[in-house]
Amino acid sequence: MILKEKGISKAVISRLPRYYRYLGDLLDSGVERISSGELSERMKVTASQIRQDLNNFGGFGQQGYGYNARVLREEIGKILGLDKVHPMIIIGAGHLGQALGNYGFDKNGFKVVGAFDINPDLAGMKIRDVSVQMLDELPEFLDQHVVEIATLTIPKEAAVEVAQILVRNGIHAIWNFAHTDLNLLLPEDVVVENVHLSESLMRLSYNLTNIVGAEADRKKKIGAEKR
Amino acid sequence: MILKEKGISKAVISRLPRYYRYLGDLLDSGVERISSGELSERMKVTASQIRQDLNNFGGFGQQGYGYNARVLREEIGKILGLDKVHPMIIIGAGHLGQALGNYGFDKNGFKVVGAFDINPDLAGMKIRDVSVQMLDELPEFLDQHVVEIATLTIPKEAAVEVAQILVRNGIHAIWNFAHTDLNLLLPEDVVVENVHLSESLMRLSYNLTNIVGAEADRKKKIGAEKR
DNA sequence: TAGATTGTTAATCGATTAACAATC
DNA sequence: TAGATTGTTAATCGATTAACAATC
Repeated sequence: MILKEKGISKAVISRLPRYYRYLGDLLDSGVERISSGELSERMKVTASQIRQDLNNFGGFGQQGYGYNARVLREEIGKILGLDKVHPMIIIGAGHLGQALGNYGFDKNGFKVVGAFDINPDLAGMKIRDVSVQMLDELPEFLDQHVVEIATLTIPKEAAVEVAQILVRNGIHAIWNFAHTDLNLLLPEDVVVENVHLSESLMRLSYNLTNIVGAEADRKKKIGAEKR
Repeated sequence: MILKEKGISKAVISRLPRYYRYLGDLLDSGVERISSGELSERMKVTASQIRQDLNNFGGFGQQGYGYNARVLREEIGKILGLDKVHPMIIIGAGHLGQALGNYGFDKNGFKVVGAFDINPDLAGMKIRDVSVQMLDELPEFLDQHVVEIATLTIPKEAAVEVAQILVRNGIHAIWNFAHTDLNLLLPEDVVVENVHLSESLMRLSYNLTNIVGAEADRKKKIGAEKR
């Protein structure tokens, strides 16, 4: 039972939220039944991959029919842990911390229950219905509240130290926006999801330079040849 | 020349920004020379992968010596297009749009030159040194300014329509934070980098549930057996 | 020169796709 | 039942790792 879902590749896991989203969109547009073939067309992936991915977790479909979108979405939700509420705190109440606090992850069960910063000017500021506390109140807060996830929106210089405080006080999941790879520094039973926005922007820049740019060069060249 | 950098896999590209970051950190700590072996230890990847990745773009190292960190960083920067300034606009001046506008991507050459929203209350609001304009001023703005990248921080309902306006007005690169896969809907010469924050959070939730949770269960069970 | 480390070819591994029997 | 579509095994493809000759 415990090992049931072991050995599932990262690639598969990272596709699950996308399936979840597409199934939600389908339900919103009134579709209750979907085959791997239809879904594959919408998502631009192979039907084979969809069936392989899902069958890592169980047979959710029915031969000759396809999948019930509502049931499948719910099952994927359970696999992802979205059937539970996950209390979350935000460390770093700057612009990005505020943005995430206001984002509306609540509907997926991620509930912001606290926010912290070292800047005294921010003390008491409201993000939705939580007020920003000073960072030195963090250990006591963690002692008195159930918190599963800590979101780190602080500069990289502070990230490692704060992460260690979090781990010492029982946090096992960190959503890290600092420019450092926290997973390499923390114990194995702490899961870290890094979101490196500047690296995302660099990938876009690469594609812009090497795909769009190259295409523009090519057209220019063809134009020159025609002259 | 144009096809020189063709056929490089996405996996390789997405590792380049991380190399770039590690090389920057190394330089900051005074390291000027690095071998693939040393770098592989720090980054927890194989030295083989580092050498393979880099050799897609050229031989930046020297046998018996390793790599000059400064030169290598600069070369990767060029590959990623970071040696150029990329004018950028932000569509959607809510919390997330403001956060991104204030983030400080400038140092990598991503310069925010405009911000737009449909909410009249936000008109004239300053994000750093640009003021928020109304969305209907967008086409004229794009006609009069050079803009390479559009950041989309708007609800998914509006994203497709706005993306089409952008493309019609000459935008070829979209950094998309809306919950929809714009790349599937736009022409092939438009590059899209999707950042789906809620999907990132779901991956964290999966790992929390299935790794940390499973580990806790295991410990509990062992404890029970001992009794 | 000897030692170190690259660049690159070859081997392995894992992920994706294809095919099809099972079955609703 | 016949048609459709899954679940699953087998084949292919691509990415990662290992090995080593080239060379600084």
